[in-house]
Amino acid sequence: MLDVRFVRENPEQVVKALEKRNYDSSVFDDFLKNEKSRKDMREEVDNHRMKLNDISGKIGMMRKQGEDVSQLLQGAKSLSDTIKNQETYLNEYEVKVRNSLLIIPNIPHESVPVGKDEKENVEVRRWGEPRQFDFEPLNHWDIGEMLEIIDFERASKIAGARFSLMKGLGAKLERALMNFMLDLNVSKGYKEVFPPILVNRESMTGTGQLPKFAFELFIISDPELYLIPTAEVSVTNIHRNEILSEKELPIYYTAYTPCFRREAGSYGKDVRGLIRQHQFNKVELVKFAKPEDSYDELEALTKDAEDILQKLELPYRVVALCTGDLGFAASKTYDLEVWLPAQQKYREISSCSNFEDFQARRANIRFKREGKKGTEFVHTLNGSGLAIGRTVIAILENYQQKDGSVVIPEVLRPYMGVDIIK
RNA sequence: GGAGAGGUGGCCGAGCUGGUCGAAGGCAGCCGCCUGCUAAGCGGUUGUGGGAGUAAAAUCUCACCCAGGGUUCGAAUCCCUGCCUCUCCGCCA
Repeated sequence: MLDVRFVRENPEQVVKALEKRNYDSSVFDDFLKNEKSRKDMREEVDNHRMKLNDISGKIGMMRKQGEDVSQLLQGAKSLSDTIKNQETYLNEYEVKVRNSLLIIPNIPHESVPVGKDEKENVEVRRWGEPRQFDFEPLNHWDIGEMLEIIDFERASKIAGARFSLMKGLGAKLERALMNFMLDLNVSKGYKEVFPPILVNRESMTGTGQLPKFAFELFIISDPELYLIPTAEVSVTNIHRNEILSEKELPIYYTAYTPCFRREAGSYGKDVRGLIRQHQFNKVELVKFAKPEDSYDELEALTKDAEDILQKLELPYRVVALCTGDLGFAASKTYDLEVWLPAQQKYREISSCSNFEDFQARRANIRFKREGKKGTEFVHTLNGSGLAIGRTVIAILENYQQKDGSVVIPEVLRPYMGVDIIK
């Protein structure tokens, strides 16, 4: 959420940002109109309130001295009615203003490349050389089925399309990756947490999934709860409605959680294999930082995610998302894309973003500077470190052998207990 | 699921037969005094958000005693709803 005052005072900047994101700026016109009404009405109500408080005080004093108050009472009554009446309008304006504010996206950072869609994302760097195969590399789903470590058919019997059943060493690989990543992240100073997977509406609003992206969520209606699409939601909301002290910042968390996504609007996309599932595992990195540090923290967080790929010896590249591809809440995002030999493509395996104070304002996460009055919003960041399912894909495809077996990356062997799946 | 108790400022804790309560008192914190150090002691001070105001302050003002409604001229105090916490019983991984 943007700062009301900022939006009110810098409308042209906001419009410009919306245009860069290919957003329709009509929401914005409504906002300005309602915000003006809201502000005027607020002032009027406040003034009337002051008068009423004054009269009420007098009534109290006079009563105590046994004086007649019927005259004052009459005036107070009508003033009170006026206020009540105005407050219903004020309420409407406030709701409208908040509602339009909640669906206005974040303003991209000045360093974000301007572009229309993902085609105009900018490659920042590459790591590792794609392996040269002396045979035709197979898709991960073929490898998985041949090795009997992934069973798509039974998964669809149990739950439906876009689910998977991991078996034997496949299941163990999933678990090994979670443990490996968590251990590595913890060794870098991230605090491990294991949060709720079902969250309430306030949490979903806090990180920006609601109200705009309800169609992407699995929703439970009684009681009203939402399955998280990413641990970002649970973990960022740990500090919702809190005032942190300056000295406890920055805060680093890492969490493993399952994630749930409707994948509405992605019909026909990546229907085969593990790429796009309704349920998948992910290890997440989340940071709370002071505003002046947040972009350094973004670079560091991205490096931490990259380090996982490097230790697994998987070739990847880093891409800076352009304004047209940038997520709703993000100010800046780097995607990590891992090389998939069967597709001959780099595919997203991690997304690292700085949200600046966009989420913090929605979720009301503030901090207090030492010796200073008042509070400021923190900056929130997060990134996958990493998506487990997609890491499984990358390992199966990049480490496959001619005989159909898959070699286990060095760093995972202590977690797997074997060095090859065959 | 059944029966009770409760949610007040950084913490503890009064107030809850409606008015002078943003809220006693204590602790903690900050500033100053005093004491050759420390402790004790003394005086002062300390929340959040919005608006007006200022070069910036000062200052003025509205709101906030879990949340949302209601009664009333006026609510931390009365009524309703929701959420959460605790105790007992039942049930359960």
